[in-house]
Amino acid sequence: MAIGYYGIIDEVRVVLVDPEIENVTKMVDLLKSYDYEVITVRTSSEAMEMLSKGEKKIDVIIISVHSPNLDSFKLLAQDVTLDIISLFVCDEYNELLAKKALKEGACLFLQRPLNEEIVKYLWQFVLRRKIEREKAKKGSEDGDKMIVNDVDTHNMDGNNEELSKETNDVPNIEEHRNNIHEVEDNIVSNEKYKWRRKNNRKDIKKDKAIKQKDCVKWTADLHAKLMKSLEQLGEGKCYPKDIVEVMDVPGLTRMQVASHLQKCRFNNWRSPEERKSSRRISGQESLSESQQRSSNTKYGTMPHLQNNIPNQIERGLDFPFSTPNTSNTFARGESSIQEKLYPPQFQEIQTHSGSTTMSDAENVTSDEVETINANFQQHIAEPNMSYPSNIIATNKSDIEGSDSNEREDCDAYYNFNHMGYFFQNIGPPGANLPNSYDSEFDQVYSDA
DNA sequence: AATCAAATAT
DNA sequence: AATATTTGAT
Repeated sequence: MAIGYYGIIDEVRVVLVDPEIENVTKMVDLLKSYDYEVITVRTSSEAMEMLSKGEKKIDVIIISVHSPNLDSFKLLAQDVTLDIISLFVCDEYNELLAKKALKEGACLFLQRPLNEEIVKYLWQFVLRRKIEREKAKKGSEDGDKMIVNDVDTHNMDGNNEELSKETNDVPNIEEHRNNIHEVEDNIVSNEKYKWRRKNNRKDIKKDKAIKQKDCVKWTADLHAKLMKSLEQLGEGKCYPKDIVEVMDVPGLTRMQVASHLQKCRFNNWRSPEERKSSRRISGQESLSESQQRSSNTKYGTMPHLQNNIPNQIERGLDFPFSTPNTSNTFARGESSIQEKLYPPQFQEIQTHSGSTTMSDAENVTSDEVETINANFQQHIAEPNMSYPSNIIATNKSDIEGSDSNEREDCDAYYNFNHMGYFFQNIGPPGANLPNSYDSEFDQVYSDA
């Protein structure tokens, strides 16, 4: 068509969400005639799935539903999070619905059939947003505070903001969005940017288009959610892909989860809170060392052994999986890998000087001990209780009445007695739950 | 072909 | 230091 957008901005990617094939064909033709890149999906959930993979940079989403349902709005929320321009297209015009859509971040609520002019000039939304971002970026460059209020702030989450004041955990969604803005800024500044990461890594460096992709801030909260998901998935099935699904955090990608998981597995993650008390920990070479030690990669599911593990754990040194020929079964991976198995949780068992802060001690009543034991997972998910290790240690010390300095043996006993089930299926790294209560176990094993 | 986990880069 | 990206498996 005569008036496309080429030459004005680079490639505009449009996702069309529409279950009705006729509409889709028409729309695709129309969009393509104006040089948009079009991706079609049938449902909102499909779209969401695609978005969470985050593999493609999407500029616009046209949510074309016949009667907007919950999913459409869920998708909209995700779009907002990812800062994607969203259009609602509906068979009938409903003012209330329109209002709701706009309130939740849609750019337009339109009625079918779609006015061609809108399609024709759709790119202007994209450009406009880019310009705004650029402005915002300039504004925030001198202040190190990083001003967030660029672009249209669709305030879909007033709740979150309130929440963030209570707990000092910044809602991850917000965080995520901010970062995305930054990223987009970078992209904007290089219009010629092309998605060619596969071709040449150096090119990307030169391009400086994507210096840093959206950076998820792993708050204690988000981490807790991860841990919860892990439990939900079960010991054997903790693969990033599934985790992402279960967590259902808009915008969170598999890669990000994997990356975080990696950190957790090697017990190298500290929550922001914990980080603040930046205590030095002596034996920190362990990351590289443990990684070397475990250079034989094995994936696979956990053995589904439920008995007799706690005993071994209690010993703390002999790992259950080092015993061959149990009835261990692996959903993935060979069966001959027993010798190669290694225990991620325990790789990090280098001697640490106990660095766990016991600051939350007073918050936990001994009544809660049972609750925690009975329902550990819930407590993990509890924002205020992001440190199960602390909690448990605390309770134990309540019970034992021991001083916090010389309690390591007892702690070990206590912890494993009550949480042994958590470890009963220790197996290959891929499937293991990361150790969420790291420091405590460091303590536990420190005398080994 | 997908996606894991290690290794490396930012 | 924390997270993302790349690389090399499976």
